[in-house]
Amino acid sequence: MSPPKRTTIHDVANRAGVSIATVSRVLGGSQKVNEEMSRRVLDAAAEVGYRPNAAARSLVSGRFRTIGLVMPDVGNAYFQDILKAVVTEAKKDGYRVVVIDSIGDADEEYEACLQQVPNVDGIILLSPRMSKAQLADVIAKAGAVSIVNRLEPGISAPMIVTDNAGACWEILEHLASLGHRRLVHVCGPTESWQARTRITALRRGAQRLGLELAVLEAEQGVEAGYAIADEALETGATAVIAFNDLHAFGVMTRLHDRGIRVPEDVSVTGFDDIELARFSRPAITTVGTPKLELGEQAWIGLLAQLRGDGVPPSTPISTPLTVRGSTGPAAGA
Amino acid sequence: MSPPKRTTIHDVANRAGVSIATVSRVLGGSQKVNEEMSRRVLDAAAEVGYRPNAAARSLVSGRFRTIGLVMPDVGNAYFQDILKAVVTEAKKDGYRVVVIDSIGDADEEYEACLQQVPNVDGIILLSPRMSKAQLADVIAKAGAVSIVNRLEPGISAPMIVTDNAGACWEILEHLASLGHRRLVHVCGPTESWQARTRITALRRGAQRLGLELAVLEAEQGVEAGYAIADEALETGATAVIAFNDLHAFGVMTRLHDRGIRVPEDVSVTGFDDIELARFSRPAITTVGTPKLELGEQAWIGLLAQLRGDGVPPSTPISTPLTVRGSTGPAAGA
DNA sequence: GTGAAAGCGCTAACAT
DNA sequence: ATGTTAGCGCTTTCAC
Repeated sequence: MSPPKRTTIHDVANRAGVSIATVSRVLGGSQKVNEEMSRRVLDAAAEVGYRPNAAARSLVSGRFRTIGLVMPDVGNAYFQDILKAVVTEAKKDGYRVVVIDSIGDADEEYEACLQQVPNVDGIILLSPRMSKAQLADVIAKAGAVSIVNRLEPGISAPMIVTDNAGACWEILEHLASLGHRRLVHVCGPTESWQARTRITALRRGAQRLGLELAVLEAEQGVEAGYAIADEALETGATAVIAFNDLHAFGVMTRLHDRGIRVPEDVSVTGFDDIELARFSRPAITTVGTPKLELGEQAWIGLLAQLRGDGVPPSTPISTPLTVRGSTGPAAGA
Repeated sequence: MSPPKRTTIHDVANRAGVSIATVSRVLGGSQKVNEEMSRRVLDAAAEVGYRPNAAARSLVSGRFRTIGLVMPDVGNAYFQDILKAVVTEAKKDGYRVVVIDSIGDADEEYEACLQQVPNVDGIILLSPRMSKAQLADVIAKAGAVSIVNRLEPGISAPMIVTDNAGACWEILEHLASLGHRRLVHVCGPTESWQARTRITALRRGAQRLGLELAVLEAEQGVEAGYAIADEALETGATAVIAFNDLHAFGVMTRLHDRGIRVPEDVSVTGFDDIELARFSRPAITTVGTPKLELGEQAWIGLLAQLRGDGVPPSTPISTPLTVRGSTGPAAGA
């Protein structure tokens, strides 16, 4: 019932007939150790099933072999692929990942970072919503920070983002070429930098192409897309630019229920290129936001700092547009 | 560039003009402390932005305020909701969650547990695939363990499962009542207890109801469902019982592409009742596997052990069948 | 009620 | 190349 007592470095040392320093050296690989001593230690460690106490190790070394991954919503499918990538990459380099859910609140996010900072080697922030000042503070206090989905001038950290401007432009061009003149954008949460960036990019692009663009804000998920579809249609748009594929799918389902055909009557586009986009019918025209790559880059940027190599530069990840069945010529064009 | 030095309990003690013991007592709330001293300490801590060093705390207390969550695939949507629930609940009680991906490998899973055990207060295992002996070993060595999606007699840990037998029976009865006599089950990975349990339950139930049942194994995800649909049809079945909604959706998409109508020609059922099930067209008849509840129960079971209250009993979580448009009368019935 | 001091398990000087 | 030892920051006896 009581927590079983741990086997310590002393147990190993006793069994192997050496000092604890030698054990530490063998296990840590820090210095040269006699071949046969090394073997004795390794054997002894295996025999007693020794596992190092991370707390003790951290206390003396100041390193934790642990990083924090902070995100607005652990339940959001978008972040899951990034989480997967980060966990996988971190593991390769011997790091654990602590998951922190900021429930989309800027202050909570900031506070969580402050709390974690003294107890992790580094922090990866996914779509952070805290203020720039808070961001700067966290970076100042943390050993290493990587940021995903936010570009903030004057901040010294790797900022891994997709090429939102390029993606938006491609979508607009595609729709314009199909004869669409009136568009509506179902945007994401405006607390997020990414949502705001896309709105701006779409507005600019639409203006340049001489297109009308309405913007509607929706909650997250398929249901939100379903719920806002009617309102989107009322704008008179012939094409809906959804914030992500889940939104797009929800919109399409609503259109289906109303007997409105996609793409004959209305075209729909998404973002992210999730599996669902390929297997929905019609399949969804969408622009990929390579999430595994976002996670990998975030880890690479963090690891560089952990190794003392400074903050590596990062370039926007390109976002390929994949045209599928959900977009077609504008009705009456 | 170098990691900023931490403020320690000494800094707070100095500033407040008290001993470190008093600071510890105030912050830990362990003993009675003079009202005004307490205030001085709290103020001082706030002023210097003091954050306790978790490693030091753990080293002396033997407690980590951290738990490990081990799962076969961090990228699998099914586990995400459980993860969310666990993170949320754990946070309420002041615990961090370390995410470990066992990449579906039993030995890797076991090894990861052994490694984490000395460095966390408890472990939650999602759909563990390790042997019963390994499971018992982990439980013996860990302070606290909760298991989700596996029932293993003679194991002393909360085992949180859904009522697979009941769920399977409900599906079979539903299909039988619609006149289906030949069924096919697209099962999940047979390394998983849940997949094996459902196969057994479906076989038993089919026999009892006098139904034919073929079983096909598929990979995970929508694409796998899409890929196996043709083979499923070749069995001559009029209804497909998919392992989960993603499979079901993939199957339905393939049927759509072949011009086979659901449910007029073939019925399809899923498991999990994810959002997609409601918004797919036709919507998917499925049985809910309340994932948030699984996560919550796992946490409750773990917390009880962390508090020294022993291993609480757990009862299977019931799984409501929701009939939607993807099932209908058997063709020619 | 408060302070002094021991020591958690380990790494990294420092000796030898 | 190996052993001895001083702490890392904190909690918790133990004195007062």
